[in-house]
Amino acid sequence: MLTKQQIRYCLDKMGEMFPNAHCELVHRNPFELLIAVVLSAQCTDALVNKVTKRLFEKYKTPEDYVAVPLEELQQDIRSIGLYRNKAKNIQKLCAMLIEKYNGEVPKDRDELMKLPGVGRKTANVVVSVAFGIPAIAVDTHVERVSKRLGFCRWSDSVLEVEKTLMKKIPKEEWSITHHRMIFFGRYHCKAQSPQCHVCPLLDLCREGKKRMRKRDENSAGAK
DNA sequence: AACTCGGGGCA
DNA sequence: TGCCCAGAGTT
Repeated sequence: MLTKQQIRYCLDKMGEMFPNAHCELVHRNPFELLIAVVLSAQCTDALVNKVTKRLFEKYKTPEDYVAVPLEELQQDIRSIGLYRNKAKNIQKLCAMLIEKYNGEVPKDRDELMKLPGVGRKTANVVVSVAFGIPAIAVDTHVERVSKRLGFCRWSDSVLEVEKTLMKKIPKEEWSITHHRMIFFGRYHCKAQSPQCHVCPLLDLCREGKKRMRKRDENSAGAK
């Protein structure tokens, strides 16, 4: 496991690599963000943005989503994977917002997680991006990068990864941190092809050094 | 902890 | 055409 100082160094480097790291989902208010993040599960942000661009012209409020037949909403988001379930969840979610939350998006993470289709990752993104509440949303990028670099243990569950990161990173940096780590994971420390050979963090990265050793052995064996 | 739910993008 | 993308809910 890396020390707090080493982790800080890593995060600073990620900030230099991705100075414009931010939430890529299109949204103009907390409600639109919530819808966009629910849609983004198991799906790329680019694809979600394509759909929400049209979607948000047609649907402005929770009432708008429950006013149409389920089949119509499903058709409107059809180009997204898992669209049948997501459409159902969104209608149920909107009904709950109207009934229990006065049509507003709750600012509390645990309240958000009671909504269908909203898990811990989604709830953390919403509170941090929409309401500026410090939170670290652990998606597959954050988890993979944390484990490779040694921010946490390999055996940590998603929840344990989040707890460990919160312990090791100053609270006021949680939100920017998860955006940096997501960009770093998506564009550099990729799942199948991490760019270890040009990585400024290689010296600190146990997994990266292991991979580079393996690569050297393979190229030597090939000769 | 393992499984299921999927269409879009790319090679 | 087949692989990669990337969470929530259930058992």
